[in-house]
Amino acid sequence: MAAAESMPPSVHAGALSSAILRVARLHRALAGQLLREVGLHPGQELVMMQLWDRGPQRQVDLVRMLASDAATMTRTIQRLERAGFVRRRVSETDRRVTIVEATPASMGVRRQVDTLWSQLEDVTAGDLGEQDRAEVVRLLDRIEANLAPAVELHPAR
Amino acid sequence: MAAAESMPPSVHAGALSSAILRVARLHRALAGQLLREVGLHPGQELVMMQLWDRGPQRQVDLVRMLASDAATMTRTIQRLERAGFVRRRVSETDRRVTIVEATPASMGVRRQVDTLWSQLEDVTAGDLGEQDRAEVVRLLDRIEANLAPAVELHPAR
DNA sequence: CGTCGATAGTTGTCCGAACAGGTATCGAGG
DNA sequence: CCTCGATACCTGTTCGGACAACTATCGACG
Repeated sequence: MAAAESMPPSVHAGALSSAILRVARLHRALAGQLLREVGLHPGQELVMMQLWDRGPQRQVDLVRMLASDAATMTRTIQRLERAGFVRRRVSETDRRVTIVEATPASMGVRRQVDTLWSQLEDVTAGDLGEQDRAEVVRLLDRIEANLAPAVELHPAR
Repeated sequence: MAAAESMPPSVHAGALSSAILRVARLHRALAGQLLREVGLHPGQELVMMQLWDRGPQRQVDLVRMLASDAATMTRTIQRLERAGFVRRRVSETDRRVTIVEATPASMGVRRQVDTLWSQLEDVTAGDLGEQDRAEVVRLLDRIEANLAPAVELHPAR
């Protein structure tokens, strides 16, 4: 490519990386718009889905399941609690651990979140056929596998 | 699939969406680790690369180029200025606009950022061959095209 | 029983991202 | 010239996300 050599390095670098950035931002933006109607913020719905699916759980399990951060989870749970989506209690067998559970009130939005999440999936996939759809997921999984070992894991994450 | 029907809806929903979330987070995390050595935070490097490649620019052009937010850009630029990577001056022909330019000092890290960015790209692509690489980018571009019209654009964005 | 390392959570801080609201400036039309 | 809408930018606030530092508790080991 003769043209590329005359261009500054930054311009043509990272076609894959920048595609990931753009898609991720749009995806999150759309999630945010859909979640807004339910009163949740992007990220919170993942916690709720975990709790709805698997029942009451230790906070640390949520952290591991969502590959999140202990500090982030603390505050996310605090906000969900303030909003009435979640209840917390200290474990009786181990007073270090906090058990988190979805409130009965939260069950009212469960269906909406499921619907919303599948809308998100549909819009994202859009005109992609069955094969392309499976192909992206497959390739993204490989990319995930490439990135995972390269990312330094931090304590309590 | 008989098994899927007995599972709660949330569990198997959004294979594509969750793949995007996971990849995006790992990608950003790795970018953050690499950028740390240079003293930049994820997102800031994009601004710097724009400035390095295209020279001094109006703040609003940076916003459009990076598909960002005016408010976010304001503060990102403020931080880059405090860190000495960037200089700002008011346009003489239009006193509403701020011209942003990379400082000479910032040129010292340009090569590092370019290197770092291509490392990021390499790790992300990992073992993917030429074809797979092109295929992901192609598919991600289509996903971007699917998402873009669905996202409500906000004023000054 | 007492020490000590590991574990679970919390808080402080800083960052990008987004929304709401506000100010200064510009420019076109009356 | 003056008004008025558009434009460019800033500030306040709230999120998720990440790192650092801290507390409380547990449990194994001497």
